[in-house]
Amino acid sequence: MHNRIPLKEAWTGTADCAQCAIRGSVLFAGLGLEDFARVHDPILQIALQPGETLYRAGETGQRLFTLRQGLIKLVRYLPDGTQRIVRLIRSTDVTGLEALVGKPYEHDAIALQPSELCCLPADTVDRLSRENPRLHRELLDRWQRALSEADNWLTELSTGPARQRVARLISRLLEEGEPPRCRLFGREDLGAMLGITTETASRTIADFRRRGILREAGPNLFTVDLPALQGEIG
Amino acid sequence: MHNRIPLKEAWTGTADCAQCAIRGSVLFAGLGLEDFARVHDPILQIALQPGETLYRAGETGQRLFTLRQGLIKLVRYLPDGTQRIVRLIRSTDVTGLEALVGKPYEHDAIALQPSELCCLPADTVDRLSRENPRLHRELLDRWQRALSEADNWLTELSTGPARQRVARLISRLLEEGEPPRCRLFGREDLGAMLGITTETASRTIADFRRRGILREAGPNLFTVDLPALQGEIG
DNA sequence: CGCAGGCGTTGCGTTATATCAATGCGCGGG
DNA sequence: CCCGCGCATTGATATAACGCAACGCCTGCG
Repeated sequence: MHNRIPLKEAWTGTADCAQCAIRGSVLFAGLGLEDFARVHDPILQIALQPGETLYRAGETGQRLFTLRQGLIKLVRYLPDGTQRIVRLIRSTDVTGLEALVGKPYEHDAIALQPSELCCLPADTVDRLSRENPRLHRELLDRWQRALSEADNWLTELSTGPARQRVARLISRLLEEGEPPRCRLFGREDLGAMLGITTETASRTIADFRRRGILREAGPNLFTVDLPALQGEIG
Repeated sequence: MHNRIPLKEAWTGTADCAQCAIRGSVLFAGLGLEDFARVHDPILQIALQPGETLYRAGETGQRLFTLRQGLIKLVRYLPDGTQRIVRLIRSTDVTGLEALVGKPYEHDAIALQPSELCCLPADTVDRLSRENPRLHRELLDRWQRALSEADNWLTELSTGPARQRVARLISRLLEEGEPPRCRLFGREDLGAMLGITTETASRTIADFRRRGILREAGPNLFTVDLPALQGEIG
């Protein structure tokens, strides 16, 4: 289903950062043209289909990634094999920061929606960040944001009854517009995000639909009754 | 109880970092004597008793902190007032990194045990990190560690039945030695860490004691039957 | 066209947890 | 010394979530 969405251009190759449409909001926002001139290695671009893996936990990658388009899940595994989704990477987010300090990746990174990424060599970013204070600052800021996001995830999505957790997740995935909409994903992933079972996730969504809080507008695409949703949270 | 433990020296005042006993493991590990010479503002030291607050969420502090001794909880609040402990700060950990990027603190930071901290002005750390690559690297490393710790917290302590969560928490609080011991805290805090109610926390601990996994050796101090504890985890 | 596999849904019995309430213990203050 | 308060514990009951299994729908493939 998802992978029917056509990509506007060939999406694997090298990028021209200076022309990047979202340059203003990404990690390299603080770089000037003269900085880009010093990036000798071309910036690789990657396209992923849902279910495809960007990197795996334990790999010592030498790259970090900026997500231009799509949605990526970061998955962590317990010794007993159960898995937990600990964060979502959304457009303009950075993932794989571990590579900057030479540590192996901490999660499996897997696409939930068709995704486009820029692939930044860690040593290049490291070098640029030494020379360019704005990039350096931007890096710290990104790290802080990831940490803050992790804490939010814990407090909002792993606390309280299933109904509340699902409602909060939907609220965080809302796309602006009239009516407001929300793109969900497989019930198993829902469960892994919220620390509940697949069945409970399914039951809760089904219940929201029966009560009119959600109305199906496509495969895993729902329109949302905002006031009713809010009622489930508070 | 806790606050009867006598401090060996007056513990509020200024520090001599060059003489610091744990200097090798803290943020400033990479600094040389010549760097310390350039720290003009004296490094303040702080002592906290259990229950005392280091900083509050929303405050825009200009300090970060290194914990020398003790235990600090980081608490985050939901709109509805329920609270969740999202991380523990232990000896040699840094907290308040938000101050480095000019953001307000994200949590309430409250002592669980008698604690001693060093108080580092954000602008000093910022300046030093520009001049000293090792400190700069150490900072990134700390940030990464905090993030990794947050993810562990989510996967280990917010997943699975209460019995498992409690067991995993104990296992993470273990002090080496024979027999291995573990210092716990109020049941309410236990619940807030694990996303369970005070009563469930109490029942679980009481159950572990009846079954000999824990044996009380003092106020909230327990000796631990390691193999049995492992059995509870999985 | 039929069939198998993946996924969402639903029913049902079991178990875990929340909730409300009562009790007991230890400590500090009057 | 007694009282009151905070905290842990425990009981009883309600509610929620789990775990297992069945079913249906859709899709892709032979």
